[in-house]
Amino acid sequence: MDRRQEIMEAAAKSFSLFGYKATTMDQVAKIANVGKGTIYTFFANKEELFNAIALKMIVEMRAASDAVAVEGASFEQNAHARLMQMLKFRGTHQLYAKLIDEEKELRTPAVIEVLAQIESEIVSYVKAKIERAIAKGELKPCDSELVAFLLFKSYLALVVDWGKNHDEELSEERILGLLSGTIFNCLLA
Amino acid sequence: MDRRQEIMEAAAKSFSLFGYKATTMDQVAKIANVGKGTIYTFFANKEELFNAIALKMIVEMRAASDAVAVEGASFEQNAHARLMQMLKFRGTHQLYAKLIDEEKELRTPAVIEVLAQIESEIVSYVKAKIERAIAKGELKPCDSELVAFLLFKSYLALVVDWGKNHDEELSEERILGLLSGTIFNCLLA
DNA sequence: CCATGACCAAAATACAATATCAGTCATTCG
DNA sequence: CGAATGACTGATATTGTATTTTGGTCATGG
Repeated sequence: MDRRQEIMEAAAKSFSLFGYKATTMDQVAKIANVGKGTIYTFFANKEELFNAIALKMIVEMRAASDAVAVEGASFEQNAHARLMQMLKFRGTHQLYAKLIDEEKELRTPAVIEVLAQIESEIVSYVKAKIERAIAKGELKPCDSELVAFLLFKSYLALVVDWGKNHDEELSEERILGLLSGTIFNCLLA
Repeated sequence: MDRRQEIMEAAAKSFSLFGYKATTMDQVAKIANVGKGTIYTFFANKEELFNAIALKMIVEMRAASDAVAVEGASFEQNAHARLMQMLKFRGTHQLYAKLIDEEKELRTPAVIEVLAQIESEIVSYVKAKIERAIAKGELKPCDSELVAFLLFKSYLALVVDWGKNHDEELSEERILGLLSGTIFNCLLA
């Protein structure tokens, strides 16, 4: 059986359960049923193994995002569905949730880096979607990088930050209602 | 001379220079030229002294914000000028900058609390301005709390967060250009 | 020839001794 | 007499050190 695959799965399991800092290479080796040295024939070090896992998660997120997009639906509908889906990963996906926790509690540099990477990935993903919509004539030309950034940060604030200072989280309808009436509306061609 | 005033000034100076955690009550007493016990006749404890200082800073921020608002100018112009002004405080105002640093580095609970309080103050300030503009018929009715929150978070993201992942900060014109074309535009009556 | 786990230096942790600090209160001073 | 004071105290933080853990290597054996 594919040793590289086994190691990846073992690492993903351990990172999800204990976080980056608290999983040891010995532990990964044990779970994967390989000698520790074997890991280093596939991954240069712990951080590269971690990056490989993170990359796999990004691919999963993109797939989950694609799964909620509807061919032919408006930019607004799809962008909303996609961003909500990706933001839901924060609470849903065990590894993602664990990493967010570790970033807050331990400040592990490798974790901070990976999470920043994921966010930047999302923004450039949104940016690509905006550019496609502009090309199609659905949206009017704009600074796509900046708009993607603003859109992502807005969703992040509404979905994540709002709950920190208010007792009840914002409903998806209320979020869509607000952004539909403000940002989305103004982007239309 | 007013002992309470002297203590406040001494504390403000020390908090600005060394942060909350690193300033001792002995130090404040020394700077204020009073015995340590005297501080406790005016303030119940270190945290209440800190809160008093924070309150003073909020008043200062409000004044600075009012100073850049122009009577008779549009909501967009004044809201932009006010929010930019308040956000500039983060780098400008010695105490504010120190506290932001301390929140990031030390995670001091009292500091986290105060900074959250300040942000919530700004949001409710913006909210009041929105409601006034609606009453005047300049803006169309909307969920003022939510819009104020979104507006503040958008500015925060553009002014503060953008710089973290990109080499050059966003110019004020670019920020205004983006938000004028999106959020502000859609709020108009 | 590749997988392995004993091995190593470096980093983290645990712990104890020491120092610092917020807050009190008996005393002092005006 | 009442407000100001600073020595005092228990709790918390810091420092220094002994011990353990861990990422990464490499000589060995299957």
